[in-house]
Amino acid sequence: MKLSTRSRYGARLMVDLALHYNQGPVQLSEISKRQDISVKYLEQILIPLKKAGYVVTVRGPKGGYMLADPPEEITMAQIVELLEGRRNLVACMANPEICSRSDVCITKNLWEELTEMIYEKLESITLADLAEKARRKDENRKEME
Amino acid sequence: MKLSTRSRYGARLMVDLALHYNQGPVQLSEISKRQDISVKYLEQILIPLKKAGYVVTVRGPKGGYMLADPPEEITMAQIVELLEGRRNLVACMANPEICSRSDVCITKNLWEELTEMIYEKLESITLADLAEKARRKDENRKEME
DNA sequence: ATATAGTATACTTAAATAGTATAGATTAAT
DNA sequence: ATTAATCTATACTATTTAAGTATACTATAT
Repeated sequence: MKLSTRSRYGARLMVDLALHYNQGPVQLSEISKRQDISVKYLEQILIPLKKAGYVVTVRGPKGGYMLADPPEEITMAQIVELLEGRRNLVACMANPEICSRSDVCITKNLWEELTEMIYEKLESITLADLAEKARRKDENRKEME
Repeated sequence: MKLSTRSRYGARLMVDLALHYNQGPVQLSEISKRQDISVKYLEQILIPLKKAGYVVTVRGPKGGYMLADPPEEITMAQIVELLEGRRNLVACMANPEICSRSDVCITKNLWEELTEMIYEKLESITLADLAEKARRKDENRKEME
């Protein structure tokens, strides 16, 4: 039960885009510097995000990436589900046939409940929430100086 | 974000032991048959469980494994934490030094909250709860026939 | 004694993860 | 038109982790 690097980086990437929403395309080279993630890896992560329609791109010089929708409308559940490549803690949830005891399994019930709880939480958190927190944290930091 | 087979099997194994609590040592060959998990793999999983003091063993003929404590006193949080080998969704929670932005990271906060929520839930569920559910499910199944 | 069970350690295989490399397609700016 | 900045597509590689097996013990009830 560990979050993949893809999800972690993807989350930071998307919050970065949220912080620059409505400011034109953001270049990967900038995000790479700010987030300390290689451009090449960011490109990898952006493929599914683009396919899912969460980001749009502008090609050519001065091009870059932008959120496809307002930050209020993109939840962490969408990002995590997409980048983890599944919405379950346990494979038998999606494919009951892989385990002969799926129908009687007590522990499967528990993993299902847990998964549901996790995604309920993630659905309640939007990119706008995280961007807001990031802005506040940054202000606090400046005041401290 | 996926539960390891070790945790899944470990959970089933411990519920199996809970269902036979106070009935003397349970042999791996029996558990292996009931749960359809190889004896060798069960042995692997039992090493940490024994080290942690959650099970005790009786060696020799008629030997086997038993819960060290009543099922009411063993929670799923203990089992999952032990068998996953960590109590965090994200390595920077345990080792902030691996990421330079640990102190400003907004997403880290989120992963911490999520982890806390998950383990709160797992702490609320004991082996007794699951054994009880298993007994009920089994009765229902019999009535259906 | 002996067979039954757990113990310890090490090995093997397969899959997933995390990333890099290379070559190409678009397009704004000149 | 050319160029340089950017994204795109595909494929490769190395590392780690997961999952499971094998071999050789040790303890003990009968």
